[in-house]
Amino acid sequence: MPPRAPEHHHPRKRDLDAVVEAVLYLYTESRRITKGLAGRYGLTGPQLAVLKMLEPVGKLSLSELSERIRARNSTVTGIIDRMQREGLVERARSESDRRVVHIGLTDKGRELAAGISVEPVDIFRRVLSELTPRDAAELERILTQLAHRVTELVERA
Amino acid sequence: MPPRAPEHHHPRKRDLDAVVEAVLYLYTESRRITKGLAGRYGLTGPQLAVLKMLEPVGKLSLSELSERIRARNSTVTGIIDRMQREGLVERARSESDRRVVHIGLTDKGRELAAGISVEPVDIFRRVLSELTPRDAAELERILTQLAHRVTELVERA
DNA sequence: GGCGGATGGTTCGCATACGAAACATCTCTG
DNA sequence: CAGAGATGTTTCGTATGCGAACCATCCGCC
Repeated sequence: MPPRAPEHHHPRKRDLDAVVEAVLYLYTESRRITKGLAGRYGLTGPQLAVLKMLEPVGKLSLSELSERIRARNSTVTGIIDRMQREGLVERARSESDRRVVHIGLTDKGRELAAGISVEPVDIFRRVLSELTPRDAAELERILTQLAHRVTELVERA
Repeated sequence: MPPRAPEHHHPRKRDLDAVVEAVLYLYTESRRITKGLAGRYGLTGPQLAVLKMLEPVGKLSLSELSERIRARNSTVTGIIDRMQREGLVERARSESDRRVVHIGLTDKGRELAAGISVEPVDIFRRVLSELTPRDAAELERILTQLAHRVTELVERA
């Protein structure tokens, strides 16, 4: 018989709900804020994310982009379509691997990116930076632990 | 000259990024899991959320629903349209306020809901419940603090 | 060299998701 | 009680976001 999970006092349901609430709130609010910021430049949230992601490195393959913004290729194809339509990015087939498409900023895209000072998750990060180092470390430790545990459960299933 | 913000030791950027990473990961993963569970019953994530939200209370106005699932009325209208098409819910004008639409479960919807044992955020909650009470309390305290701070910043702007 | 499977992108159909505008109804104020 | 503004819902247009199917290309292996 497999050993049972160690028995310990479970935290109260109220605490758990508060945590779920807070994560949901932080996530949706940060998305809302990013969207608002992007809107001032005629962009959407994901488009701003792509722009700022390309700015330092010049170009990325579509797959690299979708991995970084946590979306599927089929989603990113559409986002790039619209940004290309606006003349912000351009597509170029890779020479070494003809399947790969490199996405790069146009001059217009580079200019626009340079004019926007804030990163997409900036407000989120700003608030986090106001925590004491001890709290930040605690938060990091506990959340990372949670993430690992979720991964375990997912992979088992 | 306005007073400067109080100086304190900022947590390292690496910690912050890890926290942002973890929150994003937890959120997207919990959504993915919910979606998978819902799919086994021919539902989508939000539809399962609505079903389970209506189950204990019987009926809610469309606005109450959209507040609880953190979406706009125009979004929820569509979700309810599709659930109504499937015969899971029904609309009824309120007698006391003719503007209000009450959304209630049909027999079919109630049966389906009863057959699904897990709440939408259940996996999330399950992993949280494995934390020590101390860690859970810490997490709750820090995240709640973050949420309040975000609210402050948002309301000022 | 060639074939079978893996990988990178696109297309398609559908379900969110949002804001703006339209519409009905309610409520407050005078 | 009439008009003005607020509130609840829907409609519309557009942008994600996903999985499945598809095509082109690459890679491993015989």
